[in-house]
Amino acid sequence: MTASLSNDAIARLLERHGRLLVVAGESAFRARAFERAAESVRLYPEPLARLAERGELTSIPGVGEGIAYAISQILATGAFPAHEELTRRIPESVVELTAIPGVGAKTALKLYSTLGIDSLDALESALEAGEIARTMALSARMAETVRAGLAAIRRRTGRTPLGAARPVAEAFLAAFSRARPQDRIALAGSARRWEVTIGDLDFVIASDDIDDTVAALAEIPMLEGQARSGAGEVTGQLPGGIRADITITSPAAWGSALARATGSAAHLERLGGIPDGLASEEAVYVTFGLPWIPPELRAGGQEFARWREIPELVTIDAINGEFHAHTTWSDGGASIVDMARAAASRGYTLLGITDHSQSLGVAGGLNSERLAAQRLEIDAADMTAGVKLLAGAEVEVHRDGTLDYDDETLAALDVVVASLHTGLRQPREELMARLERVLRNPHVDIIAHPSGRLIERREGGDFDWDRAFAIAAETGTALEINADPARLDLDPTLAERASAAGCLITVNCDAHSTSGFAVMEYGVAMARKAWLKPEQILNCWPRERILEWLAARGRSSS
DNA sequence: GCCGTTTTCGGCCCGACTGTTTTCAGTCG
Repeated sequence: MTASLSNDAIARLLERHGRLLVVAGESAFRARAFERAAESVRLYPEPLARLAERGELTSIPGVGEGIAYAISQILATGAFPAHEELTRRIPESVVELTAIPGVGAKTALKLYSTLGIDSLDALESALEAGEIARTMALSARMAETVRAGLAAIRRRTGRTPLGAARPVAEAFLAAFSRARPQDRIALAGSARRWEVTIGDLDFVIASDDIDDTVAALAEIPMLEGQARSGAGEVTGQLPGGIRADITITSPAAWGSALARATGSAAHLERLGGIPDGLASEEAVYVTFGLPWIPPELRAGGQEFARWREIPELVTIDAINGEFHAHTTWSDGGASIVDMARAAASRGYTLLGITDHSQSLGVAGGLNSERLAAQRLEIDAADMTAGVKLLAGAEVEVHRDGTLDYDDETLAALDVVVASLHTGLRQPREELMARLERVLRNPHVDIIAHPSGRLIERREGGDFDWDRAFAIAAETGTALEINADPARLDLDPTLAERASAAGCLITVNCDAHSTSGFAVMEYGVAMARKAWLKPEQILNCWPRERILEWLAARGRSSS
C-alpha cells in the first residue's frame, strides 16, 4: 500500500485518464464518469487508502465498482491497467493539444496519428516547419487556427486562478489550525490581495516554538514534499500542484512578517521597507502615518493618495440583492423558492431570477412558453422570506446583436440581463457593432460578464472598451462584475474605467445553486480593487430605488 | 462508467455554428 499517495494525486490520475478517453474517442459518458469521480475524490476529507482498507470506496459519490477497482490499483501500484493500456496507444501529452480553441479530440488524435505530434511544443515545431499546412489531412485554414490558438495559450500566465487557489488555502488553514490551535496562521501574498491569478500560496504563522510548528507541518497530509529553506521558512506542495511558502515568526513580529509576505512588491517599495519586530499590521502602518490598508488595495498606487476613501468602499454587507441567478428551470440546481430563501439568508431584499434563453440548449434554455410558465411560479413565490423576486432572463445575444426573445416577450420581463456566450472571437468591428446594438436595445438592463473571459482558459472578446463604456453610460445600461471566480468579469481595471466613464455597475454571483451565492466575496473584492462605492453599484441601492430604476427603464415590476 | 421512487437497462450531453464542408463532421458553450 503506497501510503504517501494523496487523494489529490489519485484525483489527478483519474482526471488525466478521463481526458485521454475523450481524445481516444471513447464514450463521452465514460470520460465524464472519470472526471466526475476525480472531482469527488479531490475534495474527499478522508485519505482514500483508509476507505480502501474498509472496502468503502464506492461510498464516494461518482465512484462505482469500476473506478473503485482503478483506485485500489492506484493505491497498490501507483497506476491502473486501463490507463497503462491507453497510454501505450496515445501519450498523455496529446491531451495538451485540445487546449487550443478549435482543436478538439478528433483533430488532436489526427495530429498525433498522422504527424506524431504529441505536445504543444511538437505542434509549434511542426507549424514552424510548415508541416501542418503541407499535410493533406489538414488544411491551411486549420494551420491558421492552430497558430492563433498556440499564441493565445502562450499568452497565458501559467498562474493559478484565484478561485482554484483560495479553497486550497482555506483547507490548509483549517488543517493547520486543527493541528496547532495554539499558533496563529494567516494567508498572505497575492491570494490575500485577491489577485485574479496567483503564482503560489503564502502563509504566515506566529509560533512560540518554531521547531514544534515545523514538526506539526510535517504531519499535515495535504502539504507534500516539505522542505525547510531557512530558520523559519518551510515550502511544500498543496493540492492542485500549488506551491506553498510558509513563514514562521514569533508572535511579537507577526505584523512585520505578515505585511512583508502580503506585498505587493510595488506597495512595499512605496512604503520603503517594513520595520522589524512589530506585532500587528496596524502598528506597521502607523509608522508610515497611514491607517491599516486592506490587502486587496495594496497595489502600490492609489492607496497612498486615496486612503481616506477606504472606509467608504463597498463591503459585502452593502450588497442588497442580485440580478443574475439560475434555477432548475434551466441549468441551476435549486428551485425558485430555495434560491429566494438562500438570498434572504444573506440579508438580500431582492433577487432577479434569470434563467437562460432558448438558444442555449445545453443549459436548458427556456422558450417563451416555458418562460411564461416560469413567471407564474416566480409570482407565486414573490416575497418568499421577504425577498422581492424579479421575473427576468439571461438572454443570449445572437451574432448579429439581436436578442433571443422577441420584443413582446422581453417587454414583459422584470429585468433583462443580456449575455454573449458565443462568437466571442469575432473581429473587433463585428463585436462592437453587436455590443452597441445590445446596449442601445431599450429592453436590456444589464450586460452580464461583459468580456466573456474565462480566467486562464479563454480570453475575452476584443472589445473597444472606451467606446463600450461611453455607450453604456449614455444608455444607462448597467455592467456586471460577475463574481464567479472562473470569470471575475469585468476585471477590476475595466470596472474602474467603466465607473469613471459614468457606467452603473452591478455585482452578481451568477448563482446556479443556493451555495452559489458564496462567491459574492470575490465580486466585492473585485469591486473594492476598482475603488467602487455602494452608490456606484446598482445592487447596493435600497430596493425601492432599484425598482424605481427598473420602472424608469420601462420595466413593469410591481 | 455511474446511477436508480425513471431501479439492473438505458439515459446521461443539446443544438447552433463553422468550414476541416457541399451533405456532414467537428467544436463549442
